[in-house]
Amino acid sequence: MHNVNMKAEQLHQLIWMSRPLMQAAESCVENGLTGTNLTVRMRAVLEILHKYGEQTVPELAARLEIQRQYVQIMCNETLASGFTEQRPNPRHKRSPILTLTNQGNALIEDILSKEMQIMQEMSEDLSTEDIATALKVILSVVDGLKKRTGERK
Amino acid sequence: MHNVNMKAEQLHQLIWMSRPLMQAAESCVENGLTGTNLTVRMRAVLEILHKYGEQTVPELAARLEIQRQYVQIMCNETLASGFTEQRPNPRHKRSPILTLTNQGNALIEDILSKEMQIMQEMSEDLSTEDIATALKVILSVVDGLKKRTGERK
DNA sequence: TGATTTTTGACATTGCACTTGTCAAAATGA
DNA sequence: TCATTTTGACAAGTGCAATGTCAAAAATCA
Repeated sequence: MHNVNMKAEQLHQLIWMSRPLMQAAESCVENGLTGTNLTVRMRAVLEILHKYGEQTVPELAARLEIQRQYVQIMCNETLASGFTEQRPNPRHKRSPILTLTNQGNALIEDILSKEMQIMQEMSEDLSTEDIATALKVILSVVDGLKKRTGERK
Repeated sequence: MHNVNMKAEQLHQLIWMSRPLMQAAESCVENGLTGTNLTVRMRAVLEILHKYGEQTVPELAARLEIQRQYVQIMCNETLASGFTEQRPNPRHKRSPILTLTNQGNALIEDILSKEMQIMQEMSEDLSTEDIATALKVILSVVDGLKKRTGERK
């Protein structure tokens, strides 16, 4: 019984660390972006294009899980800055495929490699197993929370 | 080398789960608030008062790590709804001490106990050690990220 | 085929969670 | 005592979105 409460307490604490974690992560990313002409939201577009390859705005929106109207704005910014360009979409005339320019590709690779370096530094203090465990727990919690939202009153 | 990259990759993935985690947590809390006259931000005030006891607005702001001007608004809402009340502050005439009313106390205890029940349910799938490990990793990562922000270019 | 429905980019409006700035009264510290 | 700080109140601004609407184009279906 006491054990159960301990677990619940720790889980509660863990969950509410998500905000500080997110803020710290975004600050750190933002920090790494100074000097480039990128914003955090533009970086997100480049990251997805780099990871999953060229795609349309609606595809990006689905992956980012935010409204396509807003993703459109983010993408237009990357277009205006020359980090991405449009390619005609054989499957849809009104929805061009967004692709990284050489400049955009070089930039996002540079940024990601610097970020990865920070990840490596931080992971030195932690064991492979602990990181894997933490990731597993978080995925489980996100899943559990989502399942429990909108069902009970 | 490959192992190092694995760790960094997983850490990266873990860090970027913080946003979905936070959103899921807030949705879940919001969900548990339907029917009460509380909003998520009002709940935050009651939670702090319940956990740390009566205190002034600036103290609350420091604990929540958000600007006092905004915390003032949140607190005024809890006052207007009768969940908190002001007590004269012997140490400062202009800054009354905010304290839970009986109604506010009963409400926040009810909410917190329901939330804890969800925590317990979710923790059933996870071992005590795994939860402790996850918490440790997250705290370490937040710490590491904060240290690494604002230093390197 | 033709008609209906869906997708898409563009644009406008709105909401939310804050931050920032300012003021005056009150409190604090030298 | 006088300069500085704290505080509540108020005003304005910011960034990240959601929401709504439109028209063109595309996809679906009868």
